[in-house]
Amino acid sequence: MTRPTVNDIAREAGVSLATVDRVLNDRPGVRAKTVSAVQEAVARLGYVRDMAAANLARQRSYQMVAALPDGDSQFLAELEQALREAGSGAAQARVALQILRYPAEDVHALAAALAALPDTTSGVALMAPETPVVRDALRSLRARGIPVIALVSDLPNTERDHFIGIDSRAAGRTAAVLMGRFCGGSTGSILAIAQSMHLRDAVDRRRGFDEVMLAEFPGLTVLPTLETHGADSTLRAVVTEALRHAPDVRGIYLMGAGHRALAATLADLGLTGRMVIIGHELTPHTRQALLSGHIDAVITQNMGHLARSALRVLRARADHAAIDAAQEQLRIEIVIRENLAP
Amino acid sequence: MTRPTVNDIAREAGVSLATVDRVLNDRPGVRAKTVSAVQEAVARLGYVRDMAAANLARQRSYQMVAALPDGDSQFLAELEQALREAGSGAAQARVALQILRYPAEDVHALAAALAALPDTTSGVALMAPETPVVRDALRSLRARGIPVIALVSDLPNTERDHFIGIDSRAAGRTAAVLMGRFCGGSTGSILAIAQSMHLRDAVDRRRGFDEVMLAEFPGLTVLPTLETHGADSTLRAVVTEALRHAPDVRGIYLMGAGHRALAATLADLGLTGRMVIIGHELTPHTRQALLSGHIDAVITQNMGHLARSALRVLRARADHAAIDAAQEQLRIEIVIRENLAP
DNA sequence: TGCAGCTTGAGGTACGCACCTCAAAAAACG
DNA sequence: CGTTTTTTGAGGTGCGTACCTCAAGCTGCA
Repeated sequence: MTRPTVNDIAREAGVSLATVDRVLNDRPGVRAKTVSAVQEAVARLGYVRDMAAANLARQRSYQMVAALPDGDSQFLAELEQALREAGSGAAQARVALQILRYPAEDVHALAAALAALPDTTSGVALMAPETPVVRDALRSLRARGIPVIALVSDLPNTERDHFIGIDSRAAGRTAAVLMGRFCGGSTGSILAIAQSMHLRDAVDRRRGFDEVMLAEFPGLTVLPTLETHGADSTLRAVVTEALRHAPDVRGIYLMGAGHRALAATLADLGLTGRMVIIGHELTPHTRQALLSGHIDAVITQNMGHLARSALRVLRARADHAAIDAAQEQLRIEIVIRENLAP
Repeated sequence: MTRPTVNDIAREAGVSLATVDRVLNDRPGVRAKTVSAVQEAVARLGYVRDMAAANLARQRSYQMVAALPDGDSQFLAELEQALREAGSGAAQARVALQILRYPAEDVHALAAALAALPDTTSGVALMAPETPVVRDALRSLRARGIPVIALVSDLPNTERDHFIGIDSRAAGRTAAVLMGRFCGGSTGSILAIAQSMHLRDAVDRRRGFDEVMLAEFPGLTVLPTLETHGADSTLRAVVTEALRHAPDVRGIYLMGAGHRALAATLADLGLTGRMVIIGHELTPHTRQALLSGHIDAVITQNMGHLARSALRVLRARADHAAIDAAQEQLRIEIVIRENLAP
């Protein structure tokens, strides 16, 4: 009835508690035959280690690290905040999360910081661009036995243990469907704006967006991506310029930050409310824009889920435990004013 | 550096370990002055009880119960499945979840089952209609010190400790916005179909739907709700009849089950793909319908989150611990083909 | 046969906490 | 003041596991 304990295993296998312990914890000095006897007893009784008690005894604490690029984007601020909360929430589970911000453009600084992590680190969650330097840093981390998961933006499969985030291409496709349908069958062109097309995410989003627009909404033409490089003034300039050349713009797909600048620019041009606007990532700005009607929809991922999922996966990795893939699957969320959480 | 333990509290407060224990566990025989001395020490050191160790010592196990109406709807099957998985996932945290199915129409049977629960039950999650019998049963449960949370469909505030589910009215509003925008500014009428308008959820959804349709899409008229009572044949009959009388139907809002029957009916009438269809609850049927293009969007809540949230909240109630409201807030999810999880 | 080396058992300590008992100290009371 | 009552301390045991030591048993090999 009650859960079997190590003592039950010992009795069932006809060995001593010490031997069971040696087997369960991969300690040497046990004959292969005895090992399998114990393992059979474990299987027979359906024993599962009581992690709470084990961690208590082990005096183990998980030293997790999350590394994010620096920068004052609201998205990163939200992510950091979510990680921080997940970290303090998990404190009772003996996990301590340290958040590391590295200079956004300086992957060498990131690599150095990762190399400086103590061997006692039990896991690293990383949001970083996909460069050779980063790849090497990850490989070296993993060689040291430290699991690494990619956050938000995926890294090459072989270099990380897990990816936590949404499929950017599917997110782009989702944005396209909403854009197409919200435009209601009319013809015209669509403006796509990104911070930079050097980031993998932006490229994937754009790719997904184009796929669907081409296939399902042939009446709408997506113009070449405008890059803002994170500067509001640049956004204003390129949008103004683009709208001058293409007066038939029916919608704007804003793939990165800049919603306030965009709203201001459209207001100045007297175009507020005249086109469908779809953005990414729910932040205070986009939330406000949804409420005020400046944006029609936002495609996002839940930062809280992402952060908690990251910690869970890292813990599971550290414990060599299984991961519930379904639970860790992040959804591509569609947010409009009506389903905005209060 | 490390977390303070009860011993640290004892030293800090200048009392013995036994006294700290008495205070922490609300045991009698401690002077008010001493109690506050201990509490101050707790606050000063930022002590938080190690729940894992506490439960280990207490030999505590949580006996949770989830009661759902009987019936073969996919939604209920998914919910039960999700609860079952959440339960086995939480088994390592010493919670055992028993799932109780009661005859859908028989609230007396439900009341009897609830009354028969042992006093050792640590919490009940309940999906039930809002009737006096249910209300009394809940009141009596809570009088016995057993926390009760409402699942999916809320119960009157005073009778339950918590509600886990989405705001049905907001869900209806969300459906309306999608319906209106997907119809693309055209005029006509909208069919609304429910299993029964006796369920609180359906009424709320309809209310939210109407609010938005009236205010934002005056060109679209929502016809009176058709009730199917869960029978495919009824659905077919009422839909066929309704479409005969109203040839200008532009969209269908299916608030409950019946997607297969609806698809078949429309196919027979040669209307497949001719109108916007919006449904509720992601199930194998609606998922299939999204993939095949028979439905345009589904408004849903994540069963996995719901189930896990229910267990978390029940546990927190049992432990008299705080609840992270933000984490337990279920989202109204919008699902279209493009953001359907694989 | 004897000895080294491997394997196993027995038992202890610790983790942080709950819960129990008994005696001693302190406070309240008449 | 003595007596009763309340409050407190000291200490123990156990939860399920990890990890350590030491001695005893077993194995194979020269």
